[in-house]
Amino acid sequence: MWRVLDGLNEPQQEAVLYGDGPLVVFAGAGSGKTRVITHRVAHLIRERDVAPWRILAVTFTNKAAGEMRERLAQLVPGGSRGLVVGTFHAMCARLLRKHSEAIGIRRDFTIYDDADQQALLKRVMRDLDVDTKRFPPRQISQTIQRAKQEMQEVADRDDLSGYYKDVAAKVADEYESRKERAGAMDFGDLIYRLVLALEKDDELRKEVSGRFRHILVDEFQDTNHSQLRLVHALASVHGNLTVVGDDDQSIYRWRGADRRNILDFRKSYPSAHIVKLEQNYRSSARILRAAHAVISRNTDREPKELWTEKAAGERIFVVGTEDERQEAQLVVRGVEELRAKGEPLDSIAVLYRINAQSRVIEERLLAEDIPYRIVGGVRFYDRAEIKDLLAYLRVLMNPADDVSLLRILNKPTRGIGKTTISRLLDLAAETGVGVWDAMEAAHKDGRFSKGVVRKLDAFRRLMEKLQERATLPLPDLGGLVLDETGYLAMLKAENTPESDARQQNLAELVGSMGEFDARTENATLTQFLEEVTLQSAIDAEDMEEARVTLMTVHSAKGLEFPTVMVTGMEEGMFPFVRQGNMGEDPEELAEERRLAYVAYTRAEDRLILSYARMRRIFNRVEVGTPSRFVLDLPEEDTTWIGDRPSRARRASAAPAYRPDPWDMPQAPPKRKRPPREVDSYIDYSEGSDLGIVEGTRVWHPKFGHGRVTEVRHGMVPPRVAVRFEDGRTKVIQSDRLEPG
DNA sequence: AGAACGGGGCTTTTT
DNA sequence: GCCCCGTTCT
Repeated sequence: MWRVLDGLNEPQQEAVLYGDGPLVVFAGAGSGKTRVITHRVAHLIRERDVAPWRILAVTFTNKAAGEMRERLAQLVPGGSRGLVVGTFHAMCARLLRKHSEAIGIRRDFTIYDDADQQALLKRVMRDLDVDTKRFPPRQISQTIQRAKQEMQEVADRDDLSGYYKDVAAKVADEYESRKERAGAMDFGDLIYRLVLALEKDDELRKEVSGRFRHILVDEFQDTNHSQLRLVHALASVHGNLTVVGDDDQSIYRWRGADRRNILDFRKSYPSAHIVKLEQNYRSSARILRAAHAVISRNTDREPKELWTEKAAGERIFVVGTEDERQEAQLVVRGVEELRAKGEPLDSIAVLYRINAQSRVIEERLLAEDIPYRIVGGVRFYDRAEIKDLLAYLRVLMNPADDVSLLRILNKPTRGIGKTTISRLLDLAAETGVGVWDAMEAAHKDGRFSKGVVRKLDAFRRLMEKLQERATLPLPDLGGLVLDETGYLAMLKAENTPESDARQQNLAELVGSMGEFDARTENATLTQFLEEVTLQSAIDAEDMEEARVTLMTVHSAKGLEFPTVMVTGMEEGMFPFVRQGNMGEDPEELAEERRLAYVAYTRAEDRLILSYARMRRIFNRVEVGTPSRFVLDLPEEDTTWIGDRPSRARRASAAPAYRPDPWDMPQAPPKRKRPPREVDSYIDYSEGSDLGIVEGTRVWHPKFGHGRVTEVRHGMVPPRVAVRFEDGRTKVIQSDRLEPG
């Protein structure tokens, strides 16, 4: 038999060999999903004579796209040239530019990232006199993005209350027209606008869809509605659509991902063939049993169960600790023990639910001098100096880009201060032009003094001068901008360790411009800016030293480690319950469960779970009971270290410890609450009751008097719903309340 | 123009 | 605890 099928199990072969038409592959964790996709592509090219450029493979991240390209290069040496592998966003940007004329947009549009979008939105809201306290820009921004994801107008959303909707729709309209005028697209637009165009224009759809003969989409459970519609449109001519994913690993509902897209694939394509990959090549049998024990308690999932030929392996450890510091200590001790046994540090991952948990662990690792790396955190392209240089370049390419222009107008300072900028914005708003044009119009406007006009002119001349050189090789242009604008001089003058680091970062960016120039034929500034905006982090990982990896469970998706430690396994932490939330939304809980499933299935040989009885987080103390995701584990596969809840308690999953909310130190008048002596108010005895029931009259320092309408014991301190005298009902942690 | 202060908020994160 | 934002102070 031929190499493409070597080492593939039966369902994998089935997925690779399946002929034309729609195909959905449910690929459980560690079941060889990427192998199937790459081998299928290789099969199409080598056995079925499909031209590489007629195949489109879509992923979510650049990293995934890169890996796929790499593995294909091995499978089809030299033969995959022309194959289109890319993220949804990169692919859409390319198509929008290519068909800009037919779609009616400018070809060299700027792409606004979330920060740019937010900046523009805030300005719009200020101009429209919208109170940003009542309508947080973050929320409005989410509303706008969500609408695009659902292929709707904000005004047509029926999940928004009337008044909020009116305001949001008004803001959205103005935001859209300003963005248009600035010649920019936000992330949501890239997909939304292309789908609109493809659905409206039959000609265009046929052309674009006809170009590809086969479409493969990875991580299909993470697609949102607009992406689904895009895929429909792209496959409309031929229907050769392969989607691969795992509904159990869908953990991005909060950003629009819809599991129904994969679960209901057959509703769109009734003839779709289904393949399930259930053999796992990653984890020990015990780990798989643990993962199954957690995920199988979710309803509404595609039935499947991972199995393995591997041995049972080590038991799963569950470690109970006093607090987060002790937890960190035990994590580090575990790392040291494993290291002493000869296990390399890069085989160990420490996972947590939220980033805020990392600090304590880091401190401990630092203290013990154990090398570690943190995945996530500040991204290279999010650094201020990087964004500044990119903003200069964007303005050179597109002076109408107000967001970028305002960013750099007075950086380094050139005497164009707050007053001048706000006058410019006024003038721009009055005359309906962008800031660049307003700078010109300032000549004939009484509000601008001679001196100010001169400064504005100097800036415009500077930019125009640079524009003339915009065809220089990219790295030369980058260096020129840094010199001519005085940006580099500003950093040099600062002469601090931070400014040195910034210069280094800029040098790195200029270096990457050179690298881009070298590997791209006819590299243009537009192309470079697009790549950079659609890319999250620089992948230059220094691998010279083995390190422990720290990251959130979300970041760990797709990765695997011999040893995985998951920290913070407490009710309220994992499953996480937001402040002001009762924590009982079944959809949210189901997603937390999937997240736990993702966490557990990262482990190959060893899974260690830890929880803390109390945890200081967000500067408050939470008292935790072991997470339901720990209590769900099969007894014969787990070893409890330290506190182990009784069988009865585990069965009921009731909170083990309850504080008495009334028995806490009174805040002295006029001063903030003193740091609490936690031990003094927590009642560890099991039977202690809450003393707070439905109907209890309570008092809250901010909201005043009210009456308890609901108590939720799932977590400690319990969440309590209170109806206050002004008629508002709020969900509050009971330890924030006093009797009254 | 830039530091210094105070308030409020706070999951997860890609593109 | 920490970060972001806006405002005020110097």
